[in-house]
Amino acid sequence: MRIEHLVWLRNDLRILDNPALHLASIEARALKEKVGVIVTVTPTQWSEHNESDAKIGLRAGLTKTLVKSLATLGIPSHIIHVDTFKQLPDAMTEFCLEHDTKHLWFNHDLPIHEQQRDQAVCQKLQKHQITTHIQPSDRIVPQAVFSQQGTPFKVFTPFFKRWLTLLAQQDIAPLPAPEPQGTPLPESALDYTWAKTFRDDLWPADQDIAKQRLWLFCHHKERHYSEHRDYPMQPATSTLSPYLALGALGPRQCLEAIMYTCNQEDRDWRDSVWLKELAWRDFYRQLMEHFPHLCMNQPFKADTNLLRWRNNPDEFLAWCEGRTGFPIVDAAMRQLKQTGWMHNRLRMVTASFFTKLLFADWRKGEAYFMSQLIDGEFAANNGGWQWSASTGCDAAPYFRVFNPTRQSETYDKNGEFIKRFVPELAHLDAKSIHNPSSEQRIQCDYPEPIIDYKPARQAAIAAFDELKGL
DNA sequence: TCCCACTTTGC
DNA sequence: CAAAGTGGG
Repeated sequence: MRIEHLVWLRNDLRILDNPALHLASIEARALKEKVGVIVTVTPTQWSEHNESDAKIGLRAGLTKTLVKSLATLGIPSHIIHVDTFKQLPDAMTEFCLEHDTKHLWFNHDLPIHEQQRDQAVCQKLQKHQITTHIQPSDRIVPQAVFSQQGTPFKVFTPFFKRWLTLLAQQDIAPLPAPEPQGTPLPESALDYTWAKTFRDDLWPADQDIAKQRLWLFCHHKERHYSEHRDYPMQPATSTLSPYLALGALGPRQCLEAIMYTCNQEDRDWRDSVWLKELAWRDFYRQLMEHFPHLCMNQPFKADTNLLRWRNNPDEFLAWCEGRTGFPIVDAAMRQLKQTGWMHNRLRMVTASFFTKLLFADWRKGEAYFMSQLIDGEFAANNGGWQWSASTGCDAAPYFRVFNPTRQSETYDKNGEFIKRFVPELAHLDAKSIHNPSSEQRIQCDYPEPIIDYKPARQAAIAAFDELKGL
């Protein structure tokens, strides 16, 4: 079968608001040619990138439902299964030659290995007179957001202001699904042997369900988001991040839902705190685009390379496994391990604990998060870790060390979240659960704190202070 | 997207 | 004397 226009889907596993898919189908229609979709599977590469089983599992599931939806539109799908990005230029070329492909369409992907992959594939295809069409990056504002001086913003707030201005000036309607191309296709047998198990009870692998969740969230919860979002027991956050990371939902679909809801409720959509979170996503993505050393294991602030991280291996393991002796930290780390997801407030608490109190290299924490998160996304994860470690731009000032016990008392007042994930503490009262006495710890078979908060905090601040003197 | 030490207030 | 407020890191 001929596929003159091949759409290569990667982290954009959706039919709606997909620029590459949309434009390819328009072009094919105009030329009376055919569109097809290809998905590439690179397990060895993914494991080098610390992709979690949960995310790979969700990717497989989303691919499956996407393939079905495309088939009803008469658009055929294929899966190429290799080990690493290196093998893709040959594999893609072979596929294109087999299917008389003349054009390859895809949406821009950010991290450096992905960019090198795309360049290598394009170069090889161009040798065979196959044209490549790259669409802009998956952001709400895809174009460059620059300051008056024409430089990228390094601080979020001015970035956000400019971002809102640009947003007001452009057409933000999400792109429609491609038009049907002939009659529906029969189900084809594709290779899903690479799929992994994950909590599909929490995140159904279906872009239509993701879209429903988006609208339900906007309708019922968006208005109260800023008030409740910091409390991990409240079902107040969108929990859409896994779908955004894999592109089953596009950020502009989210914007559309926010605008619609705010309009209905007579609110100004520019004040939406959830929209601000989506702007952070854009912010970290544009940072990575303009400062590529962020993809190369480097901190934004170069002088922080001089910090002597303690990197104690026993402490690292205790943190990963949720047995640090700090109940809120352990509950959070167990939530991550068990569900593939962690509440955002707790990501800040556990990352601050890791980088400041354990004084462990933020890159090790970043990698571990990536290996567990179902919503792991390079730019946001890196940005968040560098924010916590105070090595990033517009990062938390280094002296702002989270006190895990205080955070616990403030955001999990009655210890309900702790009780859910650290059941050995379930019978403790609301006061002592945040920091049980030694006797209580023995009774519960729960460890003593692996670190002494006060001196650890002081040591971390002192280490950063020393940098200033150099 | 904070913490802490210190001061002031209010009973 | 505890709660609430303040300023500096």
